[in-house]
Amino acid sequence: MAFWLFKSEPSTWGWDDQIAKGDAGEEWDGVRNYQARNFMRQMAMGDRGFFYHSQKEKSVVGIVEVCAEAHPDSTTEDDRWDCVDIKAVRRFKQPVTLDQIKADERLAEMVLVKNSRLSVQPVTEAEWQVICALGQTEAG
DNA sequence: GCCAACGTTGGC
DNA sequence: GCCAACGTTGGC
Repeated sequence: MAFWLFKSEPSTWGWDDQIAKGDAGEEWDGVRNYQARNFMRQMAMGDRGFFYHSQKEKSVVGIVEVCAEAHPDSTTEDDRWDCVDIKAVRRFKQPVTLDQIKADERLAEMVLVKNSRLSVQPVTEAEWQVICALGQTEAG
């Protein structure tokens, strides 16, 4: 199983919207970046991801699970763009802020720190464990 | 609200 | 195939 991070502006699509979709999940559509798309193509059913709120909040707020592998993005006719579906798994007891992540030397190599603009990113298992611990939330 | 960083587009 | 111009993102 692999680990990922999905970034969204909460005003466009936030954690509460994701929760509202329940176990049916929702397309992670609208990605128009090849790197991000390629990561989504690598995802498998059951992979876990962090849900990150960009802009004002700048925090990891919860855990999601990939519930459909890459398929054409329904929001465009352009067949270059694929996306996966994700569903909410659990909310962090304590959101983990970008400041916390930057302050933690164990997280210094995170893509979130190194390439803040990439909206879908891989996360290592070590980073996964650290952030779940900071979020006071079970990693599994 | 600004600006730096980065990705994409299009002209050559 | 290169590179300048442009648009977008996201942190500050």
